[in-house]
Amino acid sequence: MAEQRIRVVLVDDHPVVRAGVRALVDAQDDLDVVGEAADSAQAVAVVGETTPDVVLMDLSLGDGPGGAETTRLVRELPSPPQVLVLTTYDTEADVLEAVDAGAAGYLLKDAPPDELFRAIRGTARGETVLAPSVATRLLQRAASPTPKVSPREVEILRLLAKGLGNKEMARELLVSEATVKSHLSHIYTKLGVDTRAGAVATAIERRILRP
Amino acid sequence: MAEQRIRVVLVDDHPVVRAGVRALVDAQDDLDVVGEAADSAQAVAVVGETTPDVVLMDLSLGDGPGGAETTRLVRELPSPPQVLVLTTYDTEADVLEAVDAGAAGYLLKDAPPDELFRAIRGTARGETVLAPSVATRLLQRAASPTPKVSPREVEILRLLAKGLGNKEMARELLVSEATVKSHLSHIYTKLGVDTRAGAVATAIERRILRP
DNA sequence: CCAGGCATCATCCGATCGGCTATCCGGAGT
DNA sequence: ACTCCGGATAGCCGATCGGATGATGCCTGG
Repeated sequence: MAEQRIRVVLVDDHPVVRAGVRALVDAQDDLDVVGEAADSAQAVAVVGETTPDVVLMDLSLGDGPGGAETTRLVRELPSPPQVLVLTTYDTEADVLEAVDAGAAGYLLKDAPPDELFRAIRGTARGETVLAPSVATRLLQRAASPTPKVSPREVEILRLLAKGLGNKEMARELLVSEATVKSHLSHIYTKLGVDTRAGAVATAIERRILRP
Repeated sequence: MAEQRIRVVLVDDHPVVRAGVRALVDAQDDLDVVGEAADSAQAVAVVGETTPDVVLMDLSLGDGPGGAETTRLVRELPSPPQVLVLTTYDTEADVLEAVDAGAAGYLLKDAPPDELFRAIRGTARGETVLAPSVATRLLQRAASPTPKVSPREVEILRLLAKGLGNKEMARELLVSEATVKSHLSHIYTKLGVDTRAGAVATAIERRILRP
């Protein structure tokens, strides 16, 4: 049958991973790897030239714009491809950011090849494909919405990570110590922790703070 | 020429990565992938059967024993292979642990294929091969008086990041609270901080802890 | 053989933290 | 108009932390 082959572009900064996905995907009759990119700029260029059906997108692209931002960029091109995120992590922030950026699917790199193929085909058909672990996580979050941390609270977290005490933060932010304590309490509640150390760790994990 | 081909076994829990490395390595005249393993047990079995020259070892193998422990195991086999660690991270603790376990080299997965091939050949010849970034990091540590954090102290840091109190850590680690405090004091000194929050932030920044 | 790092434990004490309860103000949304 | 929320402030109190000091046993490397 003269079915149209599904045209795929790979975006990943790891040559090894690109080679792996290419080897696996190209071995499928109905799938074609028509381009590769190692960073955001290359990705936009290659997608623009090849107008693929599906882009396999890694989220961590080394320096420069990450996979989420790149997803946004390629989705803004004329006749945009579906984007299937294929990455190592399933940090909630990552997933949400990617989906928000217009990703149609989210797979983890430890997925068996079969699952990858099915995901590509599904994504090409416009379906939304989520890895089981990711789906589970998302449902959890949907049930209990992640409270957003206010700008002021982020300030506090920054100083917290520098190891400042309440008194010092108060001086730094030109407010009273009571205010700092108040903010901290709110932070604890929002992040689901009850110590400064836990808050810092969670904030970094949630990408509220940059390591 | 009838040079002996270098026989390679891959150990990685990601099918995609195995496929990638296999595709790249098998395309080289002098390199042969003679086996793959997805976890520690498989690795030991496959290495025992195939007696390869070089094992490419991922450090994170999902559940069960990690790459470092697995390295130790395969190095204890009769006529042990050289082990070349090929992983995503370059946490100092990981590097040291792997080297201590008998690894002959340490490469990052974002290395270009050429570098990978050179590393495999070098390792097979018994050379020690370190990725530039890893080598740099090691030298930095060697030059600057970065006190190394002991394994036990890393344990403490891990629990610290989870927001545990001294009492809870003590219970968790089956030691007295006094011991925990002692470790903490040492950690503070080594990391140049004086609070738990600062310790966590610095530990993550220094890649002693993974976010 | 001995220094030195690691891991363990103990006490003391002042400083700090975290929870609780309340109040006040101003802007955004209903 | 009224409510909700972020931000700021206050006081109280018990629990915890961090620093200082000192000691023991083990192992490793010079």
